[in-house]
Amino acid sequence: MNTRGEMWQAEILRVLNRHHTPISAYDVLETLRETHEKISPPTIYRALSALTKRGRVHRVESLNAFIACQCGQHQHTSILSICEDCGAVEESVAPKILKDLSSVIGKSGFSPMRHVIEVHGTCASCGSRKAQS
Amino acid sequence: MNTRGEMWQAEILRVLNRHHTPISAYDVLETLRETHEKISPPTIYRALSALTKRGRVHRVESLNAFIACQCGQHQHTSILSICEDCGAVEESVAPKILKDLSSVIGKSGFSPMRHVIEVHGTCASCGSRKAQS
DNA sequence: CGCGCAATGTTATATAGTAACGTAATCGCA
DNA sequence: TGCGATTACGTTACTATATAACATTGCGCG
Repeated sequence: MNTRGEMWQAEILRVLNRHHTPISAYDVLETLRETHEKISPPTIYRALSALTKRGRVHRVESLNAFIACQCGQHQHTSILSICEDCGAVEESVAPKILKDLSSVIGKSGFSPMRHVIEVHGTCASCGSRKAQS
Repeated sequence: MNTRGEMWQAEILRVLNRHHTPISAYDVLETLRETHEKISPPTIYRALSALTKRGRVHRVESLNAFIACQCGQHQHTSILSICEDCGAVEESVAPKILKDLSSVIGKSGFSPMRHVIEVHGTCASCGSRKAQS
């Protein structure tokens, strides 16, 4: 079957899992070039979009970067909290918010297909570190 | 005062207002080059970020593009509904959702500074057009 | 086998964004 | 008013992000 494609996905997922912060497609590319000299951008982007479609990876739109899905259940829409101090990203799942959101924007007849919810701010540990000083 | 900077902002806002869909910084650039040959990317980006900071323009993160704020009250966070068929963007304001969102992600101690909420889907008119066929 | 489709590789290029530095306008102040 | 300091703005060049387009490979199937 499509062993090659799946192989890239696995490799990329491994790279992403080594980080706790989102990394760019080109960071992935550079990392993989250490072991696979001839890999090129389209390969990375194809694998990343397959992973994204399968819910294993989230694309962080506001950073143009990618992060491995951290929660057990993939394939749902996650809310991403992005700490602007340390770069850490936390995922939350909140079906109720998605429902409310759909109902608000549905009033005008809009039918939602894909939600992008990203919140920038300060995470707990960076927040307390700042409060201290 | 900084008349030049403000002039660019006004010009750019005029360009954005001529469209009902988000346009990229480089589209703005091309348009302005028709009348100002020597304008260059940093000028556009500086003006766009000033406009964004002032709430006159929204950056659509998931499209890497910009759109003029359509609602009377600027300076609040808007929910953007993006039609993938016609490209139209509709703004909604829903303080309650923002509050719920903050409370969900605040549970872990995260303190939000900036919200990005973008919903891709199909707008009312494109939806009915499709249902018809 | 060998045709045809779908996945992958490869090259090149398009699109988006910013660093760095020079210059000009502006402000504070003697 | 003159002048140094500061900030805004212009300009060049570059870096980063993403995809189009075509070549090649491998695989299913008559």
